[in-house]
Amino acid sequence: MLVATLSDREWWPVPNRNPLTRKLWNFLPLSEPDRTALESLASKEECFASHVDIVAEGSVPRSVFVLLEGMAIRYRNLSDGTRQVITFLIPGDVCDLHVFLLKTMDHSIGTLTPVRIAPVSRDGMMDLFTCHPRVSAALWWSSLQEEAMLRERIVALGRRDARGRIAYLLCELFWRHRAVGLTKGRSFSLPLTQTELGDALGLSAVHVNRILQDFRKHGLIVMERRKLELVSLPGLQKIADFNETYLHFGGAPKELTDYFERLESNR
Amino acid sequence: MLVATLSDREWWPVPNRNPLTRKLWNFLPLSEPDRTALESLASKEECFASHVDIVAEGSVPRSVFVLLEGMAIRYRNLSDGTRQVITFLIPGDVCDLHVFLLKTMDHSIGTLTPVRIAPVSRDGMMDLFTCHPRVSAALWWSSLQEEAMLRERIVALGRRDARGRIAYLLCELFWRHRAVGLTKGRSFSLPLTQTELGDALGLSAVHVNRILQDFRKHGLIVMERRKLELVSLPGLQKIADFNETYLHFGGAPKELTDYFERLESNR
DNA sequence: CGGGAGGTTGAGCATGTTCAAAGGATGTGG
DNA sequence: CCACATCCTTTGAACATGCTCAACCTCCCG
Repeated sequence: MLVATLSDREWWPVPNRNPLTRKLWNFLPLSEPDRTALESLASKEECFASHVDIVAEGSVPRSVFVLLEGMAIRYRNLSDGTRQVITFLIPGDVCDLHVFLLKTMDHSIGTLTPVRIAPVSRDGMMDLFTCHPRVSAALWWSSLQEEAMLRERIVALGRRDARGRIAYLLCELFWRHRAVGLTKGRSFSLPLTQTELGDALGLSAVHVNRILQDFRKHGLIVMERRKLELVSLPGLQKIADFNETYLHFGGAPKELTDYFERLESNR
Repeated sequence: MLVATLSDREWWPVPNRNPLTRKLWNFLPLSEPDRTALESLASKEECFASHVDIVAEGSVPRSVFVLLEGMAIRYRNLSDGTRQVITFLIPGDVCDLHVFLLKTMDHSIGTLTPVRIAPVSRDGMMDLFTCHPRVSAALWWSSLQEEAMLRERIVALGRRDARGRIAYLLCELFWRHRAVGLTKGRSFSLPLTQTELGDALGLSAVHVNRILQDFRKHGLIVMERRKLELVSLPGLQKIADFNETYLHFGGAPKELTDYFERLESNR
């Protein structure tokens, strides 16, 4: 079934300019004005070097931003010197949609590679919410997806063994990259060290290493030069007891698309 | 410092009728009309027995609801027969604020005790969002808090040992109960079995048992008849490396309260 | 080339699991 | 009001998964 999905239906012909547009399209098709509005958010750009904090724990939340290129993490440092990676951020991810409601950040956001982001002003955001209901629905969907990913991580950490955790994470990252058009066949760029994987999964780097070796030996994956190929996605998904439902790529419920169509024909 | 907080400042004199009002008040004081509007949501009520599903994984999301009384969990069943408890729901918790954007539930919600909920119609929700900006801000805050709790659980599962995890969970539950006025001194009602604690923390019931015994032996907690007393909150917080910042009980940022005051004086 | 970060290896060890059985508590029906 | 069933807690002992530590290797990149 999965293999069929991958080969049968080629990806929608959405231009690749903006990964956020690409991602939201998975949920809801956007009109031309919607798309223009969304993409004009990314008019300004900022760059960060590799392994640098974009947002620091304890700081006052800054503006919303969209990750355009590169990879980043949300993480927490613990008092014993270890750290926990909470989330991986990939292109198209929106950070902290409504974070102006909070006084301080309870975690940091740091880069893993050089990163390009588009800061979004609060006014820009407000405009989107008031004038572009499809876009705002899609943005809320995206934040629900993020929350679902947090829940899934909890399940992985609580109930899966080391092999299951690693397999799960590789699958999730694959599907997410695919959703923004950043996969080529079964491969995508994954610039993570084994330590970083371990920090995300509650495993030691040594153990991550051994299990990745095992996956390679069994022909499940190929990793070279920061590229990952999932030779057998079904195999990995089986190891992880992975079910991509939680990513909610199935599109918007009919109710909602109907609603928007009525809304738009009434204009 | 913590002890001081607990003893110095007695809790706001908010009537206890509705735990949701109580909780939101921690973030933002509400006007009388705001409060009335919020509490009129709970006009209808539904009851559920103990150990019953309110919402099942795979089902179509039903309406939003507020938990009024009792305790429930979000959880996932895995294919190997185990389950992971993702979140504990206590009175005042709002379920699935914007879940109408999704096609299917990716987890279940089940009761741990008999439970009373107030289903909220979508119109009721919409009314709140359009006519009561303070309430909607507070509801969004509450959903941010939930997300922060998910992140904290990830940190606990990824980086804390069994003692740390259990201590962390007890502290979190204490603070949350306190925020809705359901603590008495250092005690609150906690109708959880050790198996349920284990399912939330990725530990076996046996091990949970041994650690709870250890906590009791060291005079950190007293548990009897489903009541938990945190004899030494500081002690537990130290074991867990717990910092309640992530619960964001500090109130709304000044920017926001200013904004609302301007808004309201302009009327 | 040389330095440094990341990857690989082995061996001993620790934390927490599993399994099985027994001891309370609670609640229900006779 | 007792007897019984059930669920929860407690205990012990063997076991397993994954950690730590320390050393070595390899590939980049300057």
